[in-house]
Amino acid sequence: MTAPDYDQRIEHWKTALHQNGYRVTQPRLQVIRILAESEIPLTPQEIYQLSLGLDSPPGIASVYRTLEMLDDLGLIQQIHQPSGCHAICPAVEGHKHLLICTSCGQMRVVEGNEAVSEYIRMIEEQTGYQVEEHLLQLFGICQNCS
Amino acid sequence: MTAPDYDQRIEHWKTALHQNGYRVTQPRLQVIRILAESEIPLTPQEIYQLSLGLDSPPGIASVYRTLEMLDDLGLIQQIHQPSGCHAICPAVEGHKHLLICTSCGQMRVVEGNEAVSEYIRMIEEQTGYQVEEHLLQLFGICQNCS
DNA sequence: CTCTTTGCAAAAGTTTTGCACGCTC
DNA sequence: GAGCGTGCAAAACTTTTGCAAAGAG
Repeated sequence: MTAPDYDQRIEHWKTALHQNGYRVTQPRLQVIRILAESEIPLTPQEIYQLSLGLDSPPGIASVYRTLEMLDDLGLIQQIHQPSGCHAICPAVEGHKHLLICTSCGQMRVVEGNEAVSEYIRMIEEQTGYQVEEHLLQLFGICQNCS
Repeated sequence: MTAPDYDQRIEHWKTALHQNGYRVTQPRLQVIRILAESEIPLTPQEIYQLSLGLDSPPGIASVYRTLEMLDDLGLIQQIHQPSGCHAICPAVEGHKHLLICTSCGQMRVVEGNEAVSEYIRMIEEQTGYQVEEHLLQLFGICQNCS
């Protein structure tokens, strides 16, 4: 992802805030920038630590409050690793999945495919469950780390 | 899952403890029983709360220590829900996935299939990542709740 | 100028740790 | 009987909340 992409995402998020009646404030922008530009998922504490390098960093409470707001707006999602979770990254839209390097943490978004959807439909039929959401994350070693 | 299945699982876990040099103690057994017999994923705190109904319940520290041990032995796994996670349930073996009802919490284990494996191999080729683990969990409404 | 949002500090909640005692093997 | 495992209580962390003051629209 290149710099213009980050900027575009940040603009998108600012628009979403406006449209939902939220004010665009300095602390919110700081959290948004950190999240939008990170190549790896971050925990709330990590976001706070990173913000400490900025001029007049947000308080930890504002970090949590901003994350809650972004979550309500569906702009972020939580990453769940087999060991340890609650890291956060920008939401992926549509049928896509996250691929995360267990060595360097770098994430990559990959396309879902019809085979996975087909599988889910089969499970629905077999079990009588009405599947409304699925969580598929892949963990491995990226080319740089192997 | 029927009662004999629970018992079998408990025996299996006790054997695993023995074989790995861990002692089979009352507090450990209490945690193991609660976990093995639960139909829904539980958090450490929920396990502790449930144990309070027993005679001489374990301390909260023993609950955490037991969970850590079971995790090291690969006998449990964590459930990651889109909102809220770190609930715990017995580990599923092989290529299987969890299907969790978002209304009542009941879990069900479903077989993975070749289409999913195929998909993962395709992603490996496309990205150069070496995928070592994948997390696929399905969320929906079970027949009872719909 | 209004009313949302902030920082601070306190509170609530969760998880980890040290240590003397107890229980498993 | 040896030494692992326990409960307890304190400590370390993380997250949430109340409130007066600051700042966005």
